[in-house]
Amino acid sequence: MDITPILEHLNDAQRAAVTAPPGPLRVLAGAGSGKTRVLVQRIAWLLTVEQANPWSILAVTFTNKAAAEMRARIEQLLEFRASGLWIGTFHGIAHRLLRYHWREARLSQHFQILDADDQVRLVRRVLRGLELDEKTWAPKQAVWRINAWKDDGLRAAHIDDRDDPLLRTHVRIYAAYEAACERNGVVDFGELLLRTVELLRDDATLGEHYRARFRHVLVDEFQDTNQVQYAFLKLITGQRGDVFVVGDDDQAIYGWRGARIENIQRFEQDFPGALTLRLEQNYRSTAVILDAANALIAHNRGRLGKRLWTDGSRGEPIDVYAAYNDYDEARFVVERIQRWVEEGGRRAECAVLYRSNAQSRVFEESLIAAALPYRVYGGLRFFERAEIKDALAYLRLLANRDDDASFERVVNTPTRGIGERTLDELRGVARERSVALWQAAERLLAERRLAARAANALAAFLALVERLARDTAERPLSAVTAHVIEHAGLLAHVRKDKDGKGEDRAENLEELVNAARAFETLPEELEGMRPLDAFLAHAALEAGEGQAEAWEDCVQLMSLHSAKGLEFPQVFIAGFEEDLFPHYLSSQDPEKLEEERRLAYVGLTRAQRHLTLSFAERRRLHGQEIYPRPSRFLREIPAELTRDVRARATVSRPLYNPGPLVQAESDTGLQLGGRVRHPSFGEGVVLALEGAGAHARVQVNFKAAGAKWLVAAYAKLEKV
DNA sequence: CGGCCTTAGTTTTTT
DNA sequence: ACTAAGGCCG
Repeated sequence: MDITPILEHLNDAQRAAVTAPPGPLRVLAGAGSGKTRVLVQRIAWLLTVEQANPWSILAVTFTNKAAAEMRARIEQLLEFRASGLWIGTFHGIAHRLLRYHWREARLSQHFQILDADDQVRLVRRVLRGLELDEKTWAPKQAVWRINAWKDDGLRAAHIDDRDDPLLRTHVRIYAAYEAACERNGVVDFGELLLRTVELLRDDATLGEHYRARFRHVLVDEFQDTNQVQYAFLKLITGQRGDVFVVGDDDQAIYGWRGARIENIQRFEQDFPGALTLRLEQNYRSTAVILDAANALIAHNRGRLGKRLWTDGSRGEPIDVYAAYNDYDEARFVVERIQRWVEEGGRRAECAVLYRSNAQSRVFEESLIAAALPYRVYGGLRFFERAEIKDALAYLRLLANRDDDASFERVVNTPTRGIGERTLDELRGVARERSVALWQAAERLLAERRLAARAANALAAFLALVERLARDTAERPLSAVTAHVIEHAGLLAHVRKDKDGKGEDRAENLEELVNAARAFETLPEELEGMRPLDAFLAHAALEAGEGQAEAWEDCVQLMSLHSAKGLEFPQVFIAGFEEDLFPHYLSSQDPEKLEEERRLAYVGLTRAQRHLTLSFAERRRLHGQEIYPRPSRFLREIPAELTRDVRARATVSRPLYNPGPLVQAESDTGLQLGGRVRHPSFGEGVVLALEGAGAHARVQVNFKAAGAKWLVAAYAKLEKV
């Protein structure tokens, strides 16, 4: 057999990983070191050389995108459909197992998945049920806690709350919430994982079955695994299994959501005989950028250790721009992007990265003013839109009348005269008799305990749902969806919405019908499920793209977190200021500070060719003018790798980097503050210098004409 | 029931 | 400063 394609284009370290003998292996893959290639070729190696059965391979990622990419690349490499292989996200795989084994997992057959938004709503209901004040017991806080416990594999019953009243209440909320989920036949994201772990741990037969089956387990982004995910991996591999984990401790940026960097750090202790390989050759960035990233991350302690290198070019220095304020910062970045585009670059090759999403606004304004199309990542996803969630809630009620979250969502959407009073009544009855809202409604109506108006409205709603169910039985999913949207009155409801978004919303609803069509024939891994259940699970597990028009050539705006895994020729990282980056909520705790530094490391290593960092000397924050200090991270980048760019001569604050200022690298022969003469504008003073070579620009304050930006090469300035 | 006003919070995000 | 969400009133 010809195995050349599998070993082609691999460096020594990559080849060692791909061809390693079965057994626990940890691959420390630096940014841009070809980790996806290694994962893909490893799978190909297992399938061909090791003659592994596709059936025996399980590859786990964190995002749907990563899973899809891996599958596509395997199919491309091996030229066949990668069927039989299990490739998916932790949640997708857990979901699949729970659908197969819903009985053993003690779930209802048509259990539904709660997304983050549904979860908060449900917790809010639970709080009311416990008669806890929402002011004191913020639902979001409680959700945060519950999720953190689930991430750690803890049930309410496991938590020791002896001496802490606050904790005790949260545990009570957790227990009540667990019960509510149970009654409603819903599971949240954390539950998918926790339930699966319990299933594999407590059901010896099933555990043994899957351990025997998945002889080869591969994990991407291993540094981001939380405790439950780690427990899942241990359960599925056993002690001596073939586990191939790829990750980078220096890119662990999700500690705040339960990820345990220790998982990658102590891999060798948990999997005896484990080997470690390092991928340190980088194929993405210039040497300057890598040197900067290496120097920065060297300030962290307890690293597994790794040093990126390249045999590519050294590259240009990193520009550091000290902006006068946040608007000036945006102006500068946008001008640079414009110049890049004028020189033939694509807008989509430019990324503006920031620590917090609020920073995007100023950039958006500047980009609009400059008529540059852009795309902001991380907005509302398709399946998270209110009108879509309303439609899905109807569908969920069709699938499962006990789904209280959905019931509450649409019982009065569109408004049909069912108010808070009626609902309170319903909730009370549901609680007393431990039944779902749907049954509570039926009983209240049967017992005639409601005022006539409310009773009519409620009866109309129940009848509507029953009618929808009857009229759509046996029809294809897209027809069901279209029917529900139309006859529940959602389309009309959305159209009369007056903020001008009505038509957009109607279009989204139509798009939902198209999305449903894709589930009329189920992919093999979902075989046996009802199309409706599969569609609803998909909506929860894969919320869709944030923002449309991915294909248009536009400037990319995103948080540093969302930039992980991506690369761009031109990267701008804005807001290198103390309290913003590192964020003030993280700068006190050394562990959190290190995570911030890793975030900076992730940011720097996104850049392929050119990197520009900026900070503002003033910034508007929460309506207040603040005077931030440059970020400590700037000081951790060796000065010889950077080049200060200053737009103004009036910078008054101390430099971020002590020592001699490398003045705005200029081959124009001009000096800040120097006097010059222009053929038509006359005499003036140099205010600013920017860029170099053919693109060097200079700002001059002319006595007569005022301040002007000139391209040095054309301006014919002479020194006075 | 819906519109308006007050009030509180304001890091990062996937599933 | 801005926004989102809850409370209150018509």
